[in-house]
Amino acid sequence: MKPRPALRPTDLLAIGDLAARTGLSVSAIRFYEARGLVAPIRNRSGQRRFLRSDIRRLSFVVIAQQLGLSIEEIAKLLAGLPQGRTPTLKDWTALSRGFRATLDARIASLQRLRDNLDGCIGCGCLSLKKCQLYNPDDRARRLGAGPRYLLGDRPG
Amino acid sequence: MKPRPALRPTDLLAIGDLAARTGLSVSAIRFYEARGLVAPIRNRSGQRRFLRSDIRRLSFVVIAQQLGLSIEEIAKLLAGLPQGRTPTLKDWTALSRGFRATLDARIASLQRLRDNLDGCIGCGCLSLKKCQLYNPDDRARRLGAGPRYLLGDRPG
DNA sequence: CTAATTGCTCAAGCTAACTTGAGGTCAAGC
DNA sequence: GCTTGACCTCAAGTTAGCTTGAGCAATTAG
Repeated sequence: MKPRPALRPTDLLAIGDLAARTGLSVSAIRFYEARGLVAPIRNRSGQRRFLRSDIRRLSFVVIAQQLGLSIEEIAKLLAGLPQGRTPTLKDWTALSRGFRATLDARIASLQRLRDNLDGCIGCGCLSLKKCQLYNPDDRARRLGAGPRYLLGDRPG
Repeated sequence: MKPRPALRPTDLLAIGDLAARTGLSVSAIRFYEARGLVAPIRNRSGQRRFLRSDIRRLSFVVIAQQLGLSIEEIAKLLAGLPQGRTPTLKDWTALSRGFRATLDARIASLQRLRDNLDGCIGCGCLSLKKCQLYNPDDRARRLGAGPRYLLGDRPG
């Protein structure tokens, strides 16, 4: 990677700067903007300018995605942060509290799965419907992947 | 759901029976066959006939998917089971041992994330690259979702 | 000042994991 | 023995999440 030139004089970042800082691609950032995850301002010639705090915002996006949250879900979480101004520590802490609940639920769900796995795999239950692992309350899954009908997304 | 007629005389299941037992759609099962997750035999008129043990096989597929494994990854896991004959308890237990390792890793990763979240969200690290949460060793994510480049899937 | 970067928009392409539809065969119940 | 529902194949469509490419404007390094 060739080093980026020194930052622009202002406190604002060009999209390439933000990409370099987050490791995301420029196109991914533009895509995230279209989905409402970031809302850069434009300079007079139309180029995007991001707040430094958007670095953290996008980092959060990446982490939440690894957890299996969809972009839409992440957008809802991020809606708890202020638009336009740099979020305070307090803002982020509030966000992370809700996020932590999601995390806790997911961890608990996986532990339940682990603890039941041997029994279930080896047990006599021939049907998912009787199985303890059926229809787990872990709903953090991404829509569009996996057998949707089974997972409660029945068509109209 | 209208009740299915009594099972065919043999011990084999028609695709609709299997769908009813697993909650999967018929098309999903056909799709899984195409990807090598099940290998039904055909009767003389070309219809698929499944072993009863395929119910369990597909249940495993569903559970593994919720964990974030891709179909290809699941296929590799299932390759540990015998083809054609009904897997024994021993076969399944061996499979579940490997699977359990995946589970344990994933749980540990999430716990790490949870334990670092407050600190990280509120901390002064402005770059993912310095962040403890950057590039976690949790690679169970589905390819195709999320910023691929960031996650180590750089193009040729 | 000029060439190389970087940026912009918009449309199209791509992968995973399925679903839907067309067009046709089979088989199970009355 | 006929009709109705279950199957079959194959092609095309769908959603999420990006990437790629074309065509053009604005910066910036030298």
